[in-house]
Amino acid sequence: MVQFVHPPRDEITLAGVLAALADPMRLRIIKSLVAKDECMSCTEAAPCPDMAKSTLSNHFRILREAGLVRTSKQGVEHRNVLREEDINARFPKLLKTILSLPE
Amino acid sequence: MVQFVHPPRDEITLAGVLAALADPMRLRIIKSLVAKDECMSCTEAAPCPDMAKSTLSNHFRILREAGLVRTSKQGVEHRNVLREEDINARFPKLLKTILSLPE
DNA sequence: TTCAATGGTTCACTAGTTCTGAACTATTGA
DNA sequence: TCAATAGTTCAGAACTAGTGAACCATTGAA
Repeated sequence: MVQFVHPPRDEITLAGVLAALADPMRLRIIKSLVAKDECMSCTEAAPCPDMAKSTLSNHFRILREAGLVRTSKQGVEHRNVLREEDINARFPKLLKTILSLPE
Repeated sequence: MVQFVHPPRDEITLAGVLAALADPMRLRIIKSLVAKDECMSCTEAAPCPDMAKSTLSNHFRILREAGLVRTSKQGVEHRNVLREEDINARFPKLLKTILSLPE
């Protein structure tokens, strides 16, 4: 049984968040989550269909460990949700600002 | 003779800027430049005194290539200045937001 | 004009990270 | 029970970061 690692709010670091968002693919994943405004499975939020599963899984692990995403198991899928409140509490305006910018 | 590479404003990427700022040492360098509000030599802006010269040089190269810093030669020193206008034009509010946050 | 000091860069090495296919686990439906 | 689906883990190849050593350019002094 897989156990997911999610840092508590006060252990989310700016460096971790910026590094996680510094990858165009991961930024697109986050944008998908924001646009949908609800849980998405990993494949559903995948930035491009031809990405290797292991790569996608790795990106989600990085997003999880940075504190950007919370993953929970639901049946055969893993449901991912943006930790918007935590990020906003810890780093006000950061997410909104970055998501509003051109790439 | 060393020639510095500086991307033009419209080639500065969000991913590059975020990756450059995702390193705590580089973020501290940028904060030094903002606080001083003028040119600084590399050693002057060094985040900690015991950092290897080559490491420091490498950090400045990354900041330069990301478009965050402009370096020019002045005598024996290299003078570094934050490309605040370029960054603000390309990514409004990003710099201000990130610099206002706790690390 | 030579020599040493200063301020950085470049090179080569090591250590760590990322991407990927292959093998695996867990759940579901037939 | 078996196959399909959704992800994870592992291992190897390719890439990136940190560092000491060697180097280059400028300056100031003898």
